[in-house]
Amino acid sequence: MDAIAHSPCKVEAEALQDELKRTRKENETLKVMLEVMGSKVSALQASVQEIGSNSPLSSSVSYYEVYGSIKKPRIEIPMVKPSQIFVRTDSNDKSLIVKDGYQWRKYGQKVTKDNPSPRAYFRCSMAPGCPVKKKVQRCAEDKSILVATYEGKHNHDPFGSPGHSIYSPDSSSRSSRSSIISFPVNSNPSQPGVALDLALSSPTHDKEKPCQSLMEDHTSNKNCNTKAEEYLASLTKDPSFTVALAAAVARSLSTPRVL
DNA sequence: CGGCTTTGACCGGCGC
DNA sequence: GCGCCGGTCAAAGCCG
Repeated sequence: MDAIAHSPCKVEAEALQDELKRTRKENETLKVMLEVMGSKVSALQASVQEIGSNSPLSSSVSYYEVYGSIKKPRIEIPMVKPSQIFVRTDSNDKSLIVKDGYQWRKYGQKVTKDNPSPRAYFRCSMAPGCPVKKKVQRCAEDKSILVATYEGKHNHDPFGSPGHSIYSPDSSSRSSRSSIISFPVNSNPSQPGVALDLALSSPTHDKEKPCQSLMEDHTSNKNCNTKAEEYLASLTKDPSFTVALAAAVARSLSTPRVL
C-alpha cells in the first residue's frame, strides 16, 4: 500500500526538485542581469551628475512606461504601478501640495505608522473620469522633501494643451520654492511628472534615504541637456535593461535589500 | 454660491 | 476572530 502511495509522491518530489533547480538557475540569471543593470545605473547617475539635471523637465519616465514596454513580465510584480516623485520644499512650508501641472482635489489625510508626517490623498480633478490618484507625504528622513506617489494614468492632457509643459521652469504653476526631482526621458503628455527613483534600484545605494541621495545628486546641478535625454532614451530602448530595471524596481519595492 | 479643504467615521485587507 | 492600519467617504466649514 505504502509503495503504491509513495511512488506518485516520488515523481512529484522529483518534479519539484527539477523546478527548484530551474528556479535557482533563473535566479542566478536575474542576479547577473541585476548586476549589469546596476552598473548601467551607476554610469547613468554619474552621467546625469556630470551634465546636470535641472533643466526643462518636459516629461519623465515612470514605472508604467517601463512596464508598458513589456507585454508580459516574467516575474509577477505586486504593487509596482505607483511611481514616485520627490519634491524639495521649504521646510517651513507645511502644505502637502506638489505642483505638477495637474489639478488635484484632496479627499483625505492620514497619519501613517511609519512616518509621523501626515499623508494626503489627492484625486485628479481636471477631468471628471480621470482615475489618477496621488499620495503626498513628507520624507521621514528629511521633512523638507515631499514624496508624491502617483497611481493610475491620466486620461487627459495637463492644462488640456500639449504645448504647455508642466515642468517648464518658468511655468507659473510651479512652486518657486520647490524643485521636482525627475528624469526627463521621453515625452508623454498623459503622464504627470514622474520620477524614476534610481536610488531604489541601484545596488550601490542602500535603502535608507533614497530621496536624499537623489536630492543631492540632482538639485545641485542646473543643467540637464539633450545628452542626458539621449543616454536615458537609449537605455530605456534597451529591452534587457528595461526588463532588468523593472525587476529590480519591483524587488526593491518588495524587499529592503536585493543583494 | 460653487468648489475646495478639513477631519472624523467607516470599510476592507492583512497579520497574529 | 480580533485588532491594526491604510485608504476612502462625506458632512461641515472656509474661501474666492
